Amino acid sequence: MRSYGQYCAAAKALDVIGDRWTLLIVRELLLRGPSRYTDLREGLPGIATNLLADRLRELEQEGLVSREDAPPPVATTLFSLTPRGEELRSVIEELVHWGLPFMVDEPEGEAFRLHWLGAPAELYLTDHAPKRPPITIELRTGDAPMVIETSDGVVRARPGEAEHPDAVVTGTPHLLAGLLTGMVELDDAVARGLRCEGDAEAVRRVLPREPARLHP
Amino acid sequence: MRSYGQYCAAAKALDVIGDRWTLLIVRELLLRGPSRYTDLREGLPGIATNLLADRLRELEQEGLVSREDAPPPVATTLFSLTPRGEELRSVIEELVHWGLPFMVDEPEGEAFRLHWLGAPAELYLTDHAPKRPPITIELRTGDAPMVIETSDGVVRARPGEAEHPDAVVTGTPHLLAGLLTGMVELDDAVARGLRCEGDAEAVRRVLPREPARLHP
DNA sequence: CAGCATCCGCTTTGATACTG
DNA sequence: CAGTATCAAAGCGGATGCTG
Repeated sequence: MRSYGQYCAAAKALDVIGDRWTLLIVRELLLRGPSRYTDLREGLPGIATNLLADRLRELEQEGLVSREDAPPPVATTLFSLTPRGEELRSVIEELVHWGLPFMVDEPEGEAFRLHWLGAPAELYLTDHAPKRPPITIELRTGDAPMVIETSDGVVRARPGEAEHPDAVVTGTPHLLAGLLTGMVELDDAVARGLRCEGDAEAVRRVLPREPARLHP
Repeated sequence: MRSYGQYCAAAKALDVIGDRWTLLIVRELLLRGPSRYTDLREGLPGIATNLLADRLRELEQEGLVSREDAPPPVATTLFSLTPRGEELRSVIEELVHWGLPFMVDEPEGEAFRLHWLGAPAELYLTDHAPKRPPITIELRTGDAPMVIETSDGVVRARPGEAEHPDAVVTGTPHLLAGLLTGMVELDDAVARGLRCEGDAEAVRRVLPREPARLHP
């Protein structure tokens, strides 16, 4: 990207991460952890493959991403965030927070990947009973599943499936988004077609007690 | 801007504010308050005038900026942020915070406007004696001056000059940036060429007690 | 002068095809 | 799997011109 040429912290930040697709690549790496090129592409529907390659190279040069060849069993290249790249988490969080109102409209013809909801999940869910044994919830849409877990009172989200989930929640992207941000209550969501199998109380234990304020 | 077409809060946010220059225009409006077209251009060195016009129109359509014709004494158009636009403050703050390490290098051939330091100032300065009478500090570089004021223990920054400042601090952009972020102590800065006229204790009262952590 | 609109060359992006 | 290569389309930068 062409530099703004301004001695200003915001402009300098945008010099590095202001390019199209760059922050979404960071989002992927934040949500997925170390990832293969193909998985990144899968999580970035719409990106041209040459652009992904370009951006990864730039991010590597800026010291935000590192590339390592995984050892034999996997034998592939893994891209991951450096500590400096990890520091972009709060930028992404603010972006997600600001962009939340746009999730109120039902998606029309938009791409969706379930693990994208990991960002709002970690932002808005809290363990309301941190001293009780940890719980695991699996979310499903039809897409690859994702898991929400508590540990030490902290709620973590990751792509993948759970071994022995306390609950399995299945629904449309819109319903799941509404649920995780507290904009829709569990009962309402179920009434509108959400399926919640297993321990509903485990789900309630982490759901927001009031809707994510649209805005602080 | 072309939409990413992803049902994800971050992507949707970037659909709106991800265009080149857009966030810097928001920065200007946050730091200056309601502004004339010409003042915005002055604060955005490097922008092409047609782009500024385009972006302002887009921002208006998205409901982040409003345009009003100021009454006779001024008789010009004023652009300001709507509440929804104001909500981007935290996004800019995180961007400034993340971009701060880039300010450590002395600027070379980069444009500078003193009021840009208003963002780090409000982020890192605090009134360490909120119960004592409020103070006013004027900053100067050669550029248009800016003012840092305390009121109710909150530190505010704005472009302009002060009526009866408790102190006037003059120095290079690099020195002032170092000072406001706590990366350089007042004494060191003075030793390196900063001029501090008036009540140095007033300045110390708001300066960070420890350097802005590069990163939390 | 403030607030744009137009034109034009250059750069970036997007879509698709192809390769070690 | 992890990319290059190619080429058209869109976006941007810079200059300049117009209008109230």
